[in-house]
Amino acid sequence: MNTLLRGRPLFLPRDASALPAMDTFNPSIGSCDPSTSDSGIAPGASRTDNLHETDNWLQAEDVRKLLSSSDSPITPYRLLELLRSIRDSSAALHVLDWCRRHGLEAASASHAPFAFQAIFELAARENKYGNLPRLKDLLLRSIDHGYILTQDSAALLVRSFTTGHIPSDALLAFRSLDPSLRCTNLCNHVISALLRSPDPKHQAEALSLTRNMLSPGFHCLPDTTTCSIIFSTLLRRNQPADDQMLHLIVGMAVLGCFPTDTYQFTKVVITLSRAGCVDKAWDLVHAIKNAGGTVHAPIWNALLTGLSKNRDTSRMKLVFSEMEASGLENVVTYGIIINHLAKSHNINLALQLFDKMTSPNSGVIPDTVIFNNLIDGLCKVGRTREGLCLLNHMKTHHCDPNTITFNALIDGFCKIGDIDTAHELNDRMSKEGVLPNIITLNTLISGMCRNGRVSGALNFFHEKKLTRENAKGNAITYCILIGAFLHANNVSKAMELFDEMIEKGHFPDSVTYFTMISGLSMAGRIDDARSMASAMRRDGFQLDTKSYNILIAGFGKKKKLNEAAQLFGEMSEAGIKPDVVTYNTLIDAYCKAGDFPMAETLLTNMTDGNCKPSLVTYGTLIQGFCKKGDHDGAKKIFQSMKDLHVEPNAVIYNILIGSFCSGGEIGMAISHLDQMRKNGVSPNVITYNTILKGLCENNISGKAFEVIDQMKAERCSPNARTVEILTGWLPAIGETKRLRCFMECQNAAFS
DNA sequence: GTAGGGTTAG
Repeated sequence: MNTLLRGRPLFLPRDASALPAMDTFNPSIGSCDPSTSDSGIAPGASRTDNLHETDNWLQAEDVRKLLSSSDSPITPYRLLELLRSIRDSSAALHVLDWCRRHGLEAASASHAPFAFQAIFELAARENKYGNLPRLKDLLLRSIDHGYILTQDSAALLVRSFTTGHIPSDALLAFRSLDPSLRCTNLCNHVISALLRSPDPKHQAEALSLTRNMLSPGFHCLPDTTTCSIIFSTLLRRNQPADDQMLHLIVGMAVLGCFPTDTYQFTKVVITLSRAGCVDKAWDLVHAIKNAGGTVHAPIWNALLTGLSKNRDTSRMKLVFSEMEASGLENVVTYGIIINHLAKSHNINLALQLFDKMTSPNSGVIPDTVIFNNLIDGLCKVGRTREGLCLLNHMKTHHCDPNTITFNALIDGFCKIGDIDTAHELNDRMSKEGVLPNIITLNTLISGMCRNGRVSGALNFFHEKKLTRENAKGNAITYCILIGAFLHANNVSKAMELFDEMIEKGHFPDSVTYFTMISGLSMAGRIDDARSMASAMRRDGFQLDTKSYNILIAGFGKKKKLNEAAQLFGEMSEAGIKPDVVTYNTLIDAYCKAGDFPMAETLLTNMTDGNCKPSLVTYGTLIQGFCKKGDHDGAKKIFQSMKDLHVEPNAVIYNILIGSFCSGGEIGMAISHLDQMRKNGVSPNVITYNTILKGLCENNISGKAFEVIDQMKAERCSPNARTVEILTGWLPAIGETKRLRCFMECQNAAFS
């Protein structure tokens, strides 16, 4: 219910406070207390209804007669009542003008606002939603006369203009009211109307008004409605990360006004997180908590989901501690964190959390989802047997495995190449009354394909298709098989399956098209690939930048530069912007083909196309020049990096060092090793391998021993290549002991 | 919460 102005006294001129005892023109005068008015915004309504029912309307002429013949002075209230009893607002306005002309005290500038209120009321009732043009006209007249609106007039006008979706007029009415007479509810109405307007000026006005409510000493304090208006506005937005609004919400919280609708608050946190603004969601939740507001579990859980998407494990830990401190953590909380840890290869931490959750004093009971996440996490890191143990453990926790549980395990066993166990699980699920679904089928087929059992997979599919009604396969089933046959270079079988797929009514999607195009391209079937690409476009799909990059890289590796260039041209035709990877891939291909002018042209193009060259770009070019033996060309690029203040990384130094080593310039190689250290770039295992190989080839053992010591001192772990270089060199120069010492240190480093 | 394609320098 609209509680605007509820319980507030009418704004009466002082001398009108003594009401006439009798009013012959208005039988309902006794019920004029505005606090009994239902609408709360338009007192006087019931009275006029009454008049209307009894058809007791007066003509303007009658009123004029009554006024001129009255013995007693006309009080402002009496004038208001008389004007109210005229059906038509313009007739009432004429009467008021007449009163002014005749010097009636009740129509003087100080009392006229009260009479005007009656006329506003009449205009507001002139049709279903109020005669808005008339109300606007009356408001302008009132302003012209220099009248101050009564509180009730302002409330009525604001209500009429907001329901009529004219926020600018609602604002005009609001501004015409003396600031000391404004109240929270009226502010809320205006703010809400302005925020619904698409006009940015209205939005700014609303925010400024809300800010006013927060300023010290302002008598209209924000309430939960104000708070709710800002929240729902944020939710209506496509882009919810409005700093000004979030700031206002925090400001309200500081004044002790908190969001009361948990659902709405949760929704804002979710929307902010999805828009990539988890930091803002974090700040909002914490500001409200710190101001003393209650933050319920769903809000924290929404924040946890956002943090998980951002892979922010450390802040997830903080949220969990905060929730624990208030005893708010529930099974969803555990579910989000366990899922996050399991997916980010922290399965041990996930298991620890599971232990905590299932400890006697936890009070939270695991459900099937928790088990599924843990089992999937274990399977994804190859600990499939442990996953199976967990399945057998579910019963003790009164949880039943479902299709997802079995699918995760079947996938796990497929990934470790144990197809037989995967099939056993498939049989077991039927026995335990858990229905296999299309994902179970596809997982098994994919597993068989990956393990080289492509025709077995196809047979399995055909067999299941016949025996099980729900195993007809879908686009993904076909896509898996098509990809497998293409991978096995059986293009005709892949094409056959593609046709069968369409014949069975499964339409290819973007992944299937990509699989076909990529497979056909790599098999050298360029024309087939091209017609597949046209079919794809016809169906409304487009290759994205990543897909183009993959195809271009494939052609590059096959030294088919024309095809790669053609795809690059196709991208711009299709309006797909090449990214840094596209350029790097092409530059690499042209460098490897020895076409340096083209590589440098591409470097220019990318800068012109607003694509900033990356370290990979410079590395590719430097590597290209080095391979060609063009050290000047390499130096030129290296210098241009420095000119652009792009700091070289270890890979760039490694390329240069490697090039100097193979050119026999071991001194230059060593000096670049020193230079990289000086520039704060740590040498890595590849740097050391490169230097050691160079020193070995030039038989400079003294320096090599020094380098080995540096490597140890910097705690740089050697790899198989290091061992290969040193075992092929040190024993031959009588340094077996040094090699043994190095190997022992290496083993110690791994333990 | 589960299935298909997966790009760039040493």
